[in-house]
Amino acid sequence: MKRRLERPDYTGSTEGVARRLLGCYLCHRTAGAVFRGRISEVEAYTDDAASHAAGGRRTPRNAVMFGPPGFAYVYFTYGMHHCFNVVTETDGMPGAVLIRGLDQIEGAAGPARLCRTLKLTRADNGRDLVTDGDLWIESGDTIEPASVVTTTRVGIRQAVELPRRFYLFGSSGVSRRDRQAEAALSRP
DNA sequence: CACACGATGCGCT
DNA sequence: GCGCATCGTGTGG
Repeated sequence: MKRRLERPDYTGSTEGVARRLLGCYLCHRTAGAVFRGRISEVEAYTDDAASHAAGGRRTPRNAVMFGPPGFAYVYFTYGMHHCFNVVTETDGMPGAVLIRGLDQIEGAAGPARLCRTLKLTRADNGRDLVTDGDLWIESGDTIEPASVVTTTRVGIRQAVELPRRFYLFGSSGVSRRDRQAEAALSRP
């Protein structure tokens, strides 16, 4: 049965939280409707070279990444796109999971398309997913570890080799498949 | 204060 | 596969 994710669900290892979020449901109530999609693709960012918090550098934009876990980190990029993240780790330690795709809802494959479909903008930055009345995540389907594809992150120039992207094999809510990583699923 | 560029998506080749 | 839209943000002067 479904339950709303609580603070402990977001606390600790960013990679662990990223994997845990697969199969959960991202929910946003806005304009009188509730948009709900199953999380199917995620990426983990801590203080590695590709992260907005690279080197532990704190700026006005990335500040929420350094705050307590369970908060939304939404940023604007390329002059037109929004990306939605969930803050992880513990207060004072930077970490976030970029939600890159949802299935069981149309038009939510890819982080910017996801935000457009769910009407998430920078106005949602810093909202508490644990207590907010309109933005939250629910536990969802049990995901078999064998159906999770582990591969590299998309669209970055630094730390490109780190395996910190995870997605559900066969899901329609995946922005970019990695055939090689998928092949590795069947020959571990 | 100037400027280079991005955790992207889309349309065209 | 490639170029581009379009502007907030970070860095350096």
